[in-house]
Amino acid sequence: MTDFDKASQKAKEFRHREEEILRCALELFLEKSEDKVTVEMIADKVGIGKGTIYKHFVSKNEIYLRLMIRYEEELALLFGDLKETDDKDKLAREYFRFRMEDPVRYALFDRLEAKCLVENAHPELMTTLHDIRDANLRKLEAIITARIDEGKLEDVPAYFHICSAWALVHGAVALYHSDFYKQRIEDKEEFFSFLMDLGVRMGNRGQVVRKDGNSTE
Amino acid sequence: MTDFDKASQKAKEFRHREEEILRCALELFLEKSEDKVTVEMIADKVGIGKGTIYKHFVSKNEIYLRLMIRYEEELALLFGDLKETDDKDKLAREYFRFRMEDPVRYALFDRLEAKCLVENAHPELMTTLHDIRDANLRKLEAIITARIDEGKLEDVPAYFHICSAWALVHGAVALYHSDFYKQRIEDKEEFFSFLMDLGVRMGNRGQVVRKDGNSTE
Amino acid sequence: MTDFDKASQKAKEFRHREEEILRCALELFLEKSEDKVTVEMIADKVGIGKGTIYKHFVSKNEIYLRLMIRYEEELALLFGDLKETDDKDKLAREYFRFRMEDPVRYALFDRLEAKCLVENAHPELMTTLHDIRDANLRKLEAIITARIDEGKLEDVPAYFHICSAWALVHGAVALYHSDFYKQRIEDKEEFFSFLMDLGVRMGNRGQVVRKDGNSTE
Amino acid sequence: MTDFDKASQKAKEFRHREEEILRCALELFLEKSEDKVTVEMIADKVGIGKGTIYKHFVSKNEIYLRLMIRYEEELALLFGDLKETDDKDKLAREYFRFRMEDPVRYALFDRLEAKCLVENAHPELMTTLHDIRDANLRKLEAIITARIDEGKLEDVPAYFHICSAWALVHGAVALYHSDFYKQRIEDKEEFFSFLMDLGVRMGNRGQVVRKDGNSTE
DNA sequence: TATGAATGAGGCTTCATTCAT
DNA sequence: AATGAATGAAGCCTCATTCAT
Repeated sequence: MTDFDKASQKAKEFRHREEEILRCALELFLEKSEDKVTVEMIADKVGIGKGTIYKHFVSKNEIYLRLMIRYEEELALLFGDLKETDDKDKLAREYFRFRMEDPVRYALFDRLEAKCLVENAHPELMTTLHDIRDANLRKLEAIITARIDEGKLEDVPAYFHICSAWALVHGAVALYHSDFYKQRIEDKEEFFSFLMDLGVRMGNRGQVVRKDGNSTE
Repeated sequence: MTDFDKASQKAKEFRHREEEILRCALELFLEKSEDKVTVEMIADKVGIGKGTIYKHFVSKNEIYLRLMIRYEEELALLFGDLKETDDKDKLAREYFRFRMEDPVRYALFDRLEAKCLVENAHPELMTTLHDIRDANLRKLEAIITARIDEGKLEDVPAYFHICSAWALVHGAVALYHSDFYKQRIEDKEEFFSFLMDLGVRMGNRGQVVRKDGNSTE
Repeated sequence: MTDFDKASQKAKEFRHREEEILRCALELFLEKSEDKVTVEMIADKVGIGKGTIYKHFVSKNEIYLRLMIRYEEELALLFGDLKETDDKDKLAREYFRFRMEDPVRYALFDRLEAKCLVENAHPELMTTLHDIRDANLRKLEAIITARIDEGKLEDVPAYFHICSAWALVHGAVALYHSDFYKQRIEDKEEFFSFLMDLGVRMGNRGQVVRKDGNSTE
Repeated sequence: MTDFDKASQKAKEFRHREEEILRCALELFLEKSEDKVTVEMIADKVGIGKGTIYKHFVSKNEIYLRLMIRYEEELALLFGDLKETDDKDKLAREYFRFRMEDPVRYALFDRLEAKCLVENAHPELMTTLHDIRDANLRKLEAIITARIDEGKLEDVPAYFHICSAWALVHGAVALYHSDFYKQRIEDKEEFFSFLMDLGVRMGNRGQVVRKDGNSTE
């Protein structure tokens, strides 16, 4: 094995350990809420020393942000597969599915982002995160705008549709967690399917009885 | 003044102090996020000693819970004014308005509840909180069920409607806070009005073009 | 005992504890060099909890600064007793004595000041420290200027004299610590008396053979 | 190229790397105060791995000591050029100049020496350092003693003169750094020249008005 | 020999809660 | 009842040094 190979082998291992840290950290955060997870616990779970974590991340906050960025990148992958000709409904469905796939994780990231914002931690990484979102958003806007032009969606700014969908999904996630409502939703599957339908149709043109009392379609 | 009067005077003062503590605590929490607010800061703001706070509340968590309970009670007042004959749309509108009136507060309570749940703090108070919600919910359910029976709402379990509305409002609040989307919503007023409309119409019967392409009304 | 008395009693005890902390901290710093003294060690020595220290001082650096300020205030007391008519020689002697009285302490403070400057710790306190020095300095300048006007001292800016004296004393203190020279100064008493004489005469007018070869007196 | 040549080539490179480490370390220490300079920063600046530093020096403290020794050796070079017949004034002047040439460095070494002493780090190297100083000192003593014998200097032990000069220079260096006094010395050039004069004349015989009021020369 | 990832002891600081007065 | 000084567990982070490759 050449020196170069050895070096790249090492680099790979290093990166792999980083993965491990993130994976274990996420697992712990999901189990116990981030405040109750100490850096030492993460290190123990990975099976490394506390200091090693700091070779990979400058702070616990960076771990938070890296996890968030990954999540957003996964979302970017999802959007990456979409074509501009795709149906908005399909898009909404996919988005809803992605977010609801692991609502605990979603809620975690939501909390983490709020925390990082308050502490203004690692603004560069925050920017990175937002840049990815920006890209995702632009992609969405293109699709939405196309659908509006086709008359399939209500003619309001594209972000009206996007933000509405975001809000509903976000709320759905929160609902999923809410101990209170959770107990009352007997048929979860059915309910979330109902909710997804609402989301998918939301803002579709002609769905609405206009003030004159006529359906517009 | 009799001893009794004096005693009741004292009791009143005591209760008033409790109000003050809650008021100041809330104010601080809204300003700075609860982790950054120490018990000492609250005491200072009220103008009392730190120990006094612990005469009124056994822990910081109790303060959290008391605030949440109050909020839920305010909501109960709102619902208390409703009559069973009231329009679901009006109800939805009122609910939306109430929640969005002070989204920072709503988001705070949401966070606090999650925290208390994780720590399983003061389960009795948690129960109290949930009891109030239960009552509110039952009231809502009665109204919703009546509307379903009238054929004005889709015939799904009443809590489907309630939870959907809850989710949308919750999402709207989160959106309101999201730094990212916040920057993109240029016309906030207009947008939230759009969103409220969505919420109000959501689940209304006949609003939806069924798969056969006909409006069902 | 009235409430007021009780309160003032408490306040006194509180202040006394502060004294204790400073005294113990200083003692430890002199023994072992500040880096090797942890906040916990100080607390242990005082016989209190670690957290208590932070009721009195916001940081370890504040302890440093408080000690320095006290030292400077002691010096102010020394200067406070001086009259403008006092001999510069007497002044120099007193100053020399004060500084050399506890050279370890002097050296410690010198180090601490450097450290605080580098970290820009508690600039307000640093300012306080410097203000006291300023006052001391102005007092000195008045005396020195008076002596210059009488023709007793070389006619250079007053601070030339002051700084020279400062430098010599500072050097003397360092010398006192220098392991190397310390071993070689057999008769310390005699030497430092020699050095003090040098310092006292330094800058006195007419002490010097001018270039024309004549004593100027 | 023979094996021998190759080996010696390697040895040369090795030694050269050592130089580099010391040079870079010094540069960083002068910039930022030694505590803020990590071994890693030194390695980065040299462009080598952190571990490599430990092939050359057993500890960070050894780097400190090696730097101090080099400084003392430079001083030895300075004194090496002196002849026994040289004027004490010239000597003093040279010494003063050498020390004041780079007061930041001087102050650094002063601090480092104190630190190493406290930790009793590498006593052998400490001894080496002191041996060089010893040699320097003996050289000085010879000159000073010769001047005393000629009656040009006050008849006190030679080390009185040496130590006084050392003290003044040391103080001058400290003064140079003192933020406080630094602000007050308006004409630095002039002041340090004044101070050097004081140092040069210090202890010269006949410079002093004896108590009978007569210059003794 | 050169490397740099890994280590882990140890430092500083925070703050909810207790308790003697 | 009111106080606020005292507490100490617990968290985050640093960095000189080691060691396997």
